[in-house]
Amino acid sequence: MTINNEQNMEKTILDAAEKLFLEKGFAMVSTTQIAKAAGCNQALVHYYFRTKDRLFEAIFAEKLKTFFSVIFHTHDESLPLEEKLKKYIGAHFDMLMANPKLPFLVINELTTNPDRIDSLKDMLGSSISYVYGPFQKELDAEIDAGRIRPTTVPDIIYSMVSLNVMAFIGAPIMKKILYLDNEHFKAMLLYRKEENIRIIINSLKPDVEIQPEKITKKRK
Amino acid sequence: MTINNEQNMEKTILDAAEKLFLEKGFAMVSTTQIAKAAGCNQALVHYYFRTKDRLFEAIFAEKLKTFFSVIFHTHDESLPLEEKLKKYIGAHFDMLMANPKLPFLVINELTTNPDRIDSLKDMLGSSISYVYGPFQKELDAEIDAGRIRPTTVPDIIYSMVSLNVMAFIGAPIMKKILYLDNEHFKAMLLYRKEENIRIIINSLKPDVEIQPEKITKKRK
DNA sequence: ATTATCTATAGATCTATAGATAATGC
DNA sequence: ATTATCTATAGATCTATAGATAATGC
Repeated sequence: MTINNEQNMEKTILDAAEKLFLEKGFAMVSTTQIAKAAGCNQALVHYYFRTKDRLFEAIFAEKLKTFFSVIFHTHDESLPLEEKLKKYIGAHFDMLMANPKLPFLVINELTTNPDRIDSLKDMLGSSISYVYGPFQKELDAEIDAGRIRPTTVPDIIYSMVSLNVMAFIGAPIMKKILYLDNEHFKAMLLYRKEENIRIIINSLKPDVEIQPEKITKKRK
Repeated sequence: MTINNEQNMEKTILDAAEKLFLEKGFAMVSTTQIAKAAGCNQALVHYYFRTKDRLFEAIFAEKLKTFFSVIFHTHDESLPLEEKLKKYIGAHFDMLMANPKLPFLVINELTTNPDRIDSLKDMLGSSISYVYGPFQKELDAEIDAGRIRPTTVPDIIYSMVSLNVMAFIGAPIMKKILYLDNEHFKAMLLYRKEENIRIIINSLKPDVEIQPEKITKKRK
């Protein structure tokens, strides 16, 4: 009778909901559709999760956790800066490859329902400063030595997230415009990963044109 | 009797719908809400636009047109490459500043309804090659002269769109996490604009470390 | 006469809950 | 007895349309 042997219905519903929410966003999915995808009736969805909103929150929180945990797991290396950056950016990209629809969901929900940002903030809160401090110090040392141009951790995160996330957000557009099948798309992703790493590392090089005297405060 | 003097109801509805769609996306807005925002009854929305979908399409197409026209208007300069890039990237950023919610709408709709990509493709089709060819030639010349590393127009567009768009997509998150009021957020945007230009220009510099013999095919 | 606007409503959802029945754990 | 699952339905939307009335252009 059970469609998924060896898996209880609660989990089946959760998985079905996750898939649908990731594809279409909160508003475009009904509990009826979720039930159908899970192979049960619609009332059961509410039996386990009470409301559609709670069901969504359960998935969203869990997804965000995977999202960030990857970044922190990669931490704490004694590699030289350039290698460290390669590793971070690559790990971030790999995580997105494993969850290609996550960026869309996050953007969609945090934009239409900014209150959810609070729970995200709580989740980050402590753990972020754990990485931030040491890494900024390392950057500062490199800056003082004149090996990279002045920059900050948030600046680098911004570049990393922008360049990496766009590969997945823009996927439907790129596929259609460039006529990529899944094979070619995947090849493009691998190219993108290396390219993004390179762009960020290159962008940190000191401005060579005016090289000598003043390194700091070139332009306000 | 009319709420907006000097403006007909059709336009009022269009404006109200635009505002709401930009804020919440297609699925989260009802024609009832649009009517209310426009100050008329719900039937009138359908009188002018027949279906909610057509209303949306009208707005979406028009928005996309502004979006792309800016890029093409900036074209056809005889500036040196670096100045040209500054101008393009800056113009793209400025356009986003004037339409800060557009990226969200575009991403949202093209992801949940990939069929709309076709109309986008038609719109671009001819005009894109008009810019592409000459610009790639210019890049190739610089590459051959060893002044920039090998790259392509799509690569640069990718960087530009990623870095610029993220400032607006990520706005709600950055505002909340960094506790920015509108004043500080705007300051951050201006910083971002310059920073994005700089990142892209810097990222084009030839790889200096291994400088001499082989320029091409450093890493596969 | 034609066009713009309104009221009213059909028909299709959709969420959430109540209450019945089947399955499971002692 | 408790927990999981089902059927049925209330109540709230929401889109789209029909048909009435008001405004406008000759």
